[in-house]
Amino acid sequence: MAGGRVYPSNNDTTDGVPNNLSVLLQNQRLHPLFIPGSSPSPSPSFLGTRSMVSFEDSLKTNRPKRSIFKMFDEQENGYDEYLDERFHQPEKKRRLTVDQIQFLEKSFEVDNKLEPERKIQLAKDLGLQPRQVAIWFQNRRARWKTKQLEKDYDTLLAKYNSLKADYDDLLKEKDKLKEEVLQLTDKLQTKENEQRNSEFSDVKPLLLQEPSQKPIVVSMAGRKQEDIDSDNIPQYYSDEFHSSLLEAADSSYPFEPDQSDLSQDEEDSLHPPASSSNFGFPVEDHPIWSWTY
DNA sequence: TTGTGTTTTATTGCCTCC
DNA sequence: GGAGGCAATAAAACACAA
Repeated sequence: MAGGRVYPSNNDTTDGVPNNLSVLLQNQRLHPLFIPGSSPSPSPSFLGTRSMVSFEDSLKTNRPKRSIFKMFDEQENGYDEYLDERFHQPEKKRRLTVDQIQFLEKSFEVDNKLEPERKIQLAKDLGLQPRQVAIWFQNRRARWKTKQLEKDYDTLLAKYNSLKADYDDLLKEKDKLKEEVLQLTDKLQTKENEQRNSEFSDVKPLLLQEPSQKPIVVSMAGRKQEDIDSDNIPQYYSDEFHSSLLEAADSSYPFEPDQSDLSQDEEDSLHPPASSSNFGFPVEDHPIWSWTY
């Protein structure tokens, strides 16, 4: 295997097969009060028939192959005996016992990284190969990372939901305010229209009367100067009558709007320039016509 | 019992660090 | 270049419904 790992044999040899094998064959259970590191030679009772990696499997892989053969080469008792014993009862992948897992979990809580010394010690304490301990920590770190990611995801999701709720509330508030502005604008418009209408309705009846009535006052508003000039207007109205009309018109003007309440445009519409309207009654320039029948 | 999904143990290959 | 970590993956063990 390119870049394949060469696994150290010294550590494995420390708790090597002879030890593990004897432990394995003992098939003891963990003492419930067993505390890691409490004894210089802790009971290897974690090991059961289910706690050992299959040596048959080990021989199939690159990693244990190097140590298994080397280790047995170094031992007085050859491995033929061992192979006979083991390979006729092939061990498959075994799960760790509950006690072993609890032990490892506690150790993981203390520190999720595994220094070589601790690995050796744990392996000894648990009656496992250091490699198994290392693998367990590796897998445990992977599980922890996955859990952590799930936690982070949940946290982010909760934050997102909270922010979204706030955002939705703000949107509703915004729509509500928008609606309120529309209503108020509408009201204001209506009020202005009513105001304008009332101004005209108060002024017009006084200025515009039926022809049968006397005197008839014709508003000159909107009439061009040339029209006025070209009219065949009787010139016999008296100054006295003229004055009385002016008085009537002035007194009938319903109100003088508060200048401060109106914009210039509104003012202009309510009080058109004297040159274009007779409301200001610059009488000399725009005489009020009257007929007496 | 069996099919299927999940969990656990172990391997592989790549990477970084010393 | 060796040691060890990690991601991806294989495969065994296990859980469980039908």
